[in-house]
Amino acid sequence: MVTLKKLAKELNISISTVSKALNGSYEISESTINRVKKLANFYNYRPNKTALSLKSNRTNTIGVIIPNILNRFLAKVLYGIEREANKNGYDIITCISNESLEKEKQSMQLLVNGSVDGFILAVSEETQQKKEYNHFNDILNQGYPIVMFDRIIKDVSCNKVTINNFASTFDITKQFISLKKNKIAFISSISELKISKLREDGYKSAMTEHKLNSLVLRIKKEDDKQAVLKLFLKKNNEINAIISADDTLGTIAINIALNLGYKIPKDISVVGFASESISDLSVPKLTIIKQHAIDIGKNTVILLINKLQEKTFSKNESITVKTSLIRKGSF
Amino acid sequence: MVTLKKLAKELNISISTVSKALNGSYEISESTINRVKKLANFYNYRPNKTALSLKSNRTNTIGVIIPNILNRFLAKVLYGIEREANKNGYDIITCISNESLEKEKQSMQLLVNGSVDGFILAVSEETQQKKEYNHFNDILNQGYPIVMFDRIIKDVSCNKVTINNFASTFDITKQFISLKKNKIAFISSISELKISKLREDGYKSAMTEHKLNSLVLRIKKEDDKQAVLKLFLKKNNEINAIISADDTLGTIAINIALNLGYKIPKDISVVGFASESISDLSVPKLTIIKQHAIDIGKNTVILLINKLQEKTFSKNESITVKTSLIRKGSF
DNA sequence: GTGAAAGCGCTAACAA
DNA sequence: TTGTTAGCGCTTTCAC
Repeated sequence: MVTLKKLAKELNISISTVSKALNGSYEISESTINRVKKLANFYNYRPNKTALSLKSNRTNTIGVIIPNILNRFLAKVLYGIEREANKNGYDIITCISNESLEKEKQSMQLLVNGSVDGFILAVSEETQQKKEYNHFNDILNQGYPIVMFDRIIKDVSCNKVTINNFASTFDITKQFISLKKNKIAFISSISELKISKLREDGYKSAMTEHKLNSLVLRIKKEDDKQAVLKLFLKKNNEINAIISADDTLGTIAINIALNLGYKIPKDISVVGFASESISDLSVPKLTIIKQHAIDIGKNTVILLINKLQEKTFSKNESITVKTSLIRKGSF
Repeated sequence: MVTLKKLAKELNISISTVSKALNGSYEISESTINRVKKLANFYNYRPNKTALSLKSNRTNTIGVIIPNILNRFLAKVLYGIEREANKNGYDIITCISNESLEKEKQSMQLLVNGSVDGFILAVSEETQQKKEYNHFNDILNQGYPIVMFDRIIKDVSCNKVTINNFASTFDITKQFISLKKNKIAFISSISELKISKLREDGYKSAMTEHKLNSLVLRIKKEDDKQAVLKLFLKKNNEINAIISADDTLGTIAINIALNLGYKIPKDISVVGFASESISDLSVPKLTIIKQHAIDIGKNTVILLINKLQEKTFSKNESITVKTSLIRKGSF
């Protein structure tokens, strides 16, 4: 590794002169600057990040804790985070909590040693269930800012980025109803998550408002989604619309319904919170409630960097990124 | 942030004594060790990572370059990498090249400044196409080890982890043939990648060996996969087996075939290189060629850490992680 | 216009 | 058993 020391020695000048020259200081003569820059270029000199961090007490690195990287939405948010972070000169250290409270805690603790300047995270399922939030507050108290997205915790006071969970299902439900699609089912395989509850509430609210009965199917992780769904559709053969809270059940619902002889979307309309790439996997394609994952990621980074650059910590912001209905073929 | 200095001051002893005490040095008396550890514990002291790195010239951080985080296989490998890295006390800095040579180069250059100890990566599509490998060799020459996985480059001399691309399609093709499924099509939407070529070659080899004609469909990124596939199946209505080189086309093929009135797997058998979670999305479920992504990730980390811990750089290893056929419903 | 020196937080050789 | 000092690579103040 090429260091200032080496350059200084080779040029027979002092380290501080080299440093200043490379930073284009007005103190240094043009000719020296040129000589130094030329040699630095020749050796492909890069200032050592570690030394810079130690000196400046800033790492330009963001810790990102993702519960599950196989979830397309979360993966896409991560992509948005990475892109925006890089654009602003930040690296990201990624940890995958695998929906475990313990791993989430541990990952954060390990990074609170000068590895990162702050955190962006979606809380794990277990954390939400056990309602254990001390580690977040601890870390906030140590002066590390946190931005939560998607799966946020109301009681933790930090910046947050979410989607309009309630409103999006409320709206789509009303839309179905106005089209005389009255027998609407809400299905979810992520019902342990608050976001699923919010989506369910939006749906139920609209149903209640129209004096319609709600029909909710919550599938457990260990269950065979296809089998459960098949039984459900057979038993409730009056259903003419389905809203899926997660990114796979919509597609599965289409395929099971087709298998049972229904026409999609004529007999049953289906919409789901899913990515465009998932919507390709059925015939007809799944109409999706798009969550603008990349935007969400981008916003988390903007909020975090703002916070990092403030002298005095301002009050926390919450951003809501609105979903969009993208019509494909299933509605 | 609590530092040794602060602890030392509070205890009225020297910084080095504190340091030694915390590291349990035999030089320090039991009582001092206890006093120090107690206070450190009280303040939740953590040695500053940056300072350690500067001192030791090791970051305990791995740079990971992933071409596309939305690809489930790659995402799963990343998960495997993260888990194994953490197990060994390493962090990972993740960069997403987005299949771009420029981004790949840039990401690596930015980390070659003492940010990481080495790299794990799958090369981007553009890099493979343009055959520009200088940045890899540059970085290797600077003393940073690299482990490539999945999309490797033969001409770059570093550790590598791949699957048995050729053999896996060769085998499955022969299996089809032995079951009198002779009209086999090979379909791919990733044909710009070498791995797709290898899979295609395995298939073709088996076909040729049995004096059968190959039937290959390469779908471009910009094409509508469903439309192209539909046309293809209509035109080649003798097909009774399909091998998909990527993780979505298998599922789409099942659904298009069903839509055209075929029975799966009776009329047409389908297998694809895909994840278990994708196989759930069709009825019947997709029989997959499983790539053991997590194992692959794990192996890349093991190779890298071994290399990092060697004094003298040994010769490079190549690990092949064999695929498995996981029977679901489509074959 | 250039250089010496201190210091970021830590470890370790050496001194006491 | 404890402390002093140097040094990792860098920036920056202050002196020359």
